[in-house]
Amino acid sequence: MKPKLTLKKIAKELEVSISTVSKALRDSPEIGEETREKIKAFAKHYNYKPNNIALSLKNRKTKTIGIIIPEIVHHFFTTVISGVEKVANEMGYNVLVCLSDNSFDKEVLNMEMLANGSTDGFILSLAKETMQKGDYHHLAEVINQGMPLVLFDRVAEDISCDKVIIDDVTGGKKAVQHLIDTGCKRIALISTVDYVSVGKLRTHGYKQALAENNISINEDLILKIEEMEDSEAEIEAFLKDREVDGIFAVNEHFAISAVKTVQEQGKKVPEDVSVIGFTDGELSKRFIPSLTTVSQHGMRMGEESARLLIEKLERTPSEEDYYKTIIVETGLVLRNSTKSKK
Amino acid sequence: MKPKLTLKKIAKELEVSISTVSKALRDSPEIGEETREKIKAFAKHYNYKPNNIALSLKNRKTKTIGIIIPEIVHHFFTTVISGVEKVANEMGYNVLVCLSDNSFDKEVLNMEMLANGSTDGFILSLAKETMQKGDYHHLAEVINQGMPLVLFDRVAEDISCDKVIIDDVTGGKKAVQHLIDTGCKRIALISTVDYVSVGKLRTHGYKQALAENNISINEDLILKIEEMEDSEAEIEAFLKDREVDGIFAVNEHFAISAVKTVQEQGKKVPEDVSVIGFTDGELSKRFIPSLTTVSQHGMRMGEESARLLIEKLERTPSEEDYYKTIIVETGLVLRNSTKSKK
DNA sequence: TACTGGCACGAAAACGTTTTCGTGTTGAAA
DNA sequence: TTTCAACACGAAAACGTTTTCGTGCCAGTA
Repeated sequence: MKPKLTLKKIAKELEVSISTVSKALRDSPEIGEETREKIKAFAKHYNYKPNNIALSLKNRKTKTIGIIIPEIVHHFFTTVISGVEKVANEMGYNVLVCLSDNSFDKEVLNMEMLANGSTDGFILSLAKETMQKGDYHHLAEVINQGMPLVLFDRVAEDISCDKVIIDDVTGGKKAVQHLIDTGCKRIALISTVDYVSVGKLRTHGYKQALAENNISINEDLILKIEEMEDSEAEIEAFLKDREVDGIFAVNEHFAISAVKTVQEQGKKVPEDVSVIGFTDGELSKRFIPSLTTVSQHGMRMGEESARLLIEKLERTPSEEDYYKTIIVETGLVLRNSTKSKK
Repeated sequence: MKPKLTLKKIAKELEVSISTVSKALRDSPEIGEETREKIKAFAKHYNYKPNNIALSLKNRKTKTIGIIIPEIVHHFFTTVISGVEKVANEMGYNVLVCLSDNSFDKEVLNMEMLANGSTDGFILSLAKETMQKGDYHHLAEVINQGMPLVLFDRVAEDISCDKVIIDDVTGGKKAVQHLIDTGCKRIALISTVDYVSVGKLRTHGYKQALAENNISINEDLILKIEEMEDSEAEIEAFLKDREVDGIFAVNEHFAISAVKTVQEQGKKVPEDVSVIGFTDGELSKRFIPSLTTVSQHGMRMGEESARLLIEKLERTPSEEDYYKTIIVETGLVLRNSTKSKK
């Protein structure tokens, strides 16, 4: 086992100064050709690689970006990570992933850990608990310290920073419009509680679509689910005593549960009841029937977030900063849980 | 925007030396009570947090562990990450996630990036391409540099380091045995090409189970798939002209494709054909029919890997090191794609 | 008074870089 | 022969810590 090679060791070995070694390796014209070549050859031969930590300390930048997500066992978030990773790597950055587990405390803790030099900036999607509390002091703090922050998907309105979101309202509207276009009359909505912004917005979209088509909004056809765990049972109970011919669910799981329930009631999807979900995951794609969904393009959201962040990181501080909000368009992926337009 | 507080600034502000501040904050008895309290109060008030990078440089350890996985959009790997994250956080470590995209070059690149001080050790599952090449020089190198390495799931036999694997042979055997126990006679295997170790091992298990039950092995009932992309078509073609009543697939996707194909042929699962998959993912759980699978316990693998790595990291170098291989037991999760034992 | 010891604190090195600023040597021009 | 660039290199500071080793001062003792 050989410990890592450092400039100092090379210097001693070759009987030159540390500065000379450093300059030679960076091809400084200050160093004579002969010495330069000798040093470079030596370094190459023994596979010298500069120590990142030392560089970070010196340059006051780590070339790593931190991403904090509520949970990783969730297809949407993994596609986002994937996108972030991709452009980060292209630009020479590493990615530190932290999980907040949807807990406010863990989110704060994670940010504090990473803010102490581990990371140049943040990409974050808020924990459910954080949104519920509405306490964003930790975000304000890192921004105040001059660390760029990009929020994606679950964002906080009142924090000014770059954001990458989808147009949830339009997404929801598209879905419901499609249900209407394919002949649905009584359309149910299965959503989350309102403090989860996406739930609220998609609900708006739902209502807008109905309104635009002169369908009255029936609050009794709207289900708001708090706990993921109980969702299946809740959906079952909800659908049991309601007569519907279309269902718009704000995520994949709710959609699947809805399909199951409908089928168990002896009805057919999509003939008797059409179902549209949100988030384009494996499940929707491979389920039978495969599910028509509003696709969120997680990969692109990740890419855009990373690009936004890195742009901020590499801008000279003199340039005045302003904040962008990128809206990634949603798409409607037509599959077999809805009827085709006639 | 206020730049980060440092020891130096505190020292200047309070007109003491840097060392005094450092010691006071670490509760050294060397510092007089009065000064100590004053400094601590000041630090607390202005929310001083030591700079991680400086600490890393000084201590020659970063308190972060790097995990490199072939792809993140894969439920198994995300559960592993989840497990790693969990114990890492408990032990005060951060997690740097890198994706190899199943590419040898990216794997090497990632390791080189992280090995230059960014990380204290590695948790790695080999890229498919790496296994195919059988080139593990990059692993040998980091080990040689004294960085602990834990391989999980897709491991290299001839690298000596800690490993966390499942007993793929036994897992495969269990699955096939269950098929046999529930009355299947002609059991097909849908596997990957042999250089993916898990494919090979599960194939062994398949053969062992057959042998132990005195069923002759029919190579014509074994399909080896190279490219994920074409898998669905290949499976369809394979099953078209083969009469089987049981299928063991080495992963979730193959299993799902198999079920679809079988159903399209007008047969019923599990009445006519039973199917068992591998990897306990969302898909298997929520598919209709839900799939009986051999569960891999990704979360536990992640936890064990992290524990193993951190143990090595925190051991004093004097203690002699030896390498462990932890075998995480597989479980058979009975669902609706297989018949029940009579 | 002269020592000794303990207390409270500071100076400096170290981790591995980069970079600014010297400085000694050389060659050529005056 | 002197002078001055140009050249090739080294010393040292800096990034933010921790830690070892002083060191000045004061009280207590002989």
